[in-house]
Amino acid sequence: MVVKKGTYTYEYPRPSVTTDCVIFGYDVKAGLSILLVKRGIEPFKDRWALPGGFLQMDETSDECAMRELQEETGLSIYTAETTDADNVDEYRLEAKGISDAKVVTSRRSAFFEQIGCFSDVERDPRGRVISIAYYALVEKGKVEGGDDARLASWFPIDSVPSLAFDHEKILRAALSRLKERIHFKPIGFDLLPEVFTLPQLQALYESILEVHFDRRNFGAKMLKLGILDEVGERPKNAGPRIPVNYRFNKEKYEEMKAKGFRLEF
Amino acid sequence: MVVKKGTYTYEYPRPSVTTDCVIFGYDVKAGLSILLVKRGIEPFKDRWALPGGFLQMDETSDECAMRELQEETGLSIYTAETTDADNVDEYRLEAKGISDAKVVTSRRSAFFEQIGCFSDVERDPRGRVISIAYYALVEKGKVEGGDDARLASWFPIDSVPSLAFDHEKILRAALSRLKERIHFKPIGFDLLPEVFTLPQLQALYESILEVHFDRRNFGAKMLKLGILDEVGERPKNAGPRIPVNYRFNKEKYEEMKAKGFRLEF
DNA sequence: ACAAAAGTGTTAGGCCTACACCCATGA
DNA sequence: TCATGGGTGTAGGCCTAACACTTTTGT
Repeated sequence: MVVKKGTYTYEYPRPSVTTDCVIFGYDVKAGLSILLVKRGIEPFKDRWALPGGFLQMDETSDECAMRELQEETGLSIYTAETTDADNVDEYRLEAKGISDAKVVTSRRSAFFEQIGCFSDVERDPRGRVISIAYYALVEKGKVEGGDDARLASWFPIDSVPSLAFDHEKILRAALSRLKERIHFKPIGFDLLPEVFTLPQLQALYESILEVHFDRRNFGAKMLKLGILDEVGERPKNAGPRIPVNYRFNKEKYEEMKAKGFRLEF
Repeated sequence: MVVKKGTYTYEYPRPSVTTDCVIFGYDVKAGLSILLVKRGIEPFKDRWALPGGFLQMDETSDECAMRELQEETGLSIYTAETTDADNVDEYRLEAKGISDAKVVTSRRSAFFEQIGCFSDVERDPRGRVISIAYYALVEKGKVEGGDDARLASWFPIDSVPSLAFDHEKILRAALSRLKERIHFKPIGFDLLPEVFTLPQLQALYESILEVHFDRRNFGAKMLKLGILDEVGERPKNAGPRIPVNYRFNKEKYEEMKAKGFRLEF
């Protein structure tokens, strides 16, 4: 179906429907960050906003948000299955290479979840527009600025500028959901490079949850879960002392999840 | 704003937007149940469905779902604040009496939360219709059948008939969300009469979570939370041996919640 | 008196938390 | 050699889960 500007007539008024996506990234320097785009047109011209766009008639809201995510991050994505707000509340987007041969990056998936509908009557000055909000966790290193004409930039979560529409409200909801989720799902790994160290992982958790953990306790708990594999390589950014490297073992996690599993902090 | 059938023209096609609400109730005999309405018109005429309706241009999706809930349950409701999918993920609807003098029932609030948007392209045969789904917890005793012309009926959660649209999918999501929430919020009390016994409360938890608890451990844990007040009265359905009665102390709960509080099972 | 349901306490194991010292590296 | 940051183990308290008998009531 092609979106064609034209004349569409209905017996009852209908709202426009958009999706907006809070794209989270993380690195040690900036901490938890989000990807924003600068609006090129009115309303809120030149204000920063969450990436988003209008729902097409032939796509689900999931697909719409994924499309936007793909446009902003430059990642090519294919959908594993459709879920909406189904009980399968986890959504993995596997990257699809332009050609199979070109795909050499190790991990190409992102966590993706619907937050919900934001529908304040006055949230968009253009008229009645409701938005289905999503959040995604991406590996920041793989997404250095969008590749389309729009200006896109990462902002540390504590230095987010004033946002367009009700996007600050959406952001608060996304943060709230992220904090909630990370208690139960090992989604933090989606924000890190495939190989990481325990201190990095701990800093990530501390950045998201805004708390401090004891090094020994954090490490012990993580390793006890049995979902981390030690990796022989060394990280490029060796500190004063070189820490041990780990890799998230998704298979072991899926096994454990099947027989009831809770990850709490 | 009055909804008027007429001619509404837009430059781009727009979906219709509805809300649907999974209304949960509970009693000892039937266990966890939901309120369904029998559709009087096509599509899915004579099939059971979740109560729902179209979003009006002057109301948020929260207000729309509340309006439907009110129509089905006969409860008059006022909104405490608007939340959408905000981080204030809890929503309390306080009943508003026709006149203050008439309000003699003790507890008049219900738990109410948005689940999310369901937007499968083919979910409604009438065309592109997306639905914002909600669930609500009500005291079943106060809602014995809708009072409008539509046929409304309670169904135990394990005897739900085949539903219209994608409502079975929405129901699965609602159950999943309910199970998740009850781990952290004492929302179960919204499903019980104001005065209840520990065995009743335990049966409720067991019905929702589909597990079995040891009586002694369950009681000890509940009482240790300090959010239950012992009450001298007797419940109407006293068993062979008369159990102790309790009342949920919302004030104590709010206090504890403020200083970090987790309710786990 | 018997059946059905409710009340009650203890113990063992696991998990959480708090805490201090040593070692490797780079400056 | 000094500062930085990483690795490591233990002990106490709390929570959890498992477990049986007695009491009350209605039939």
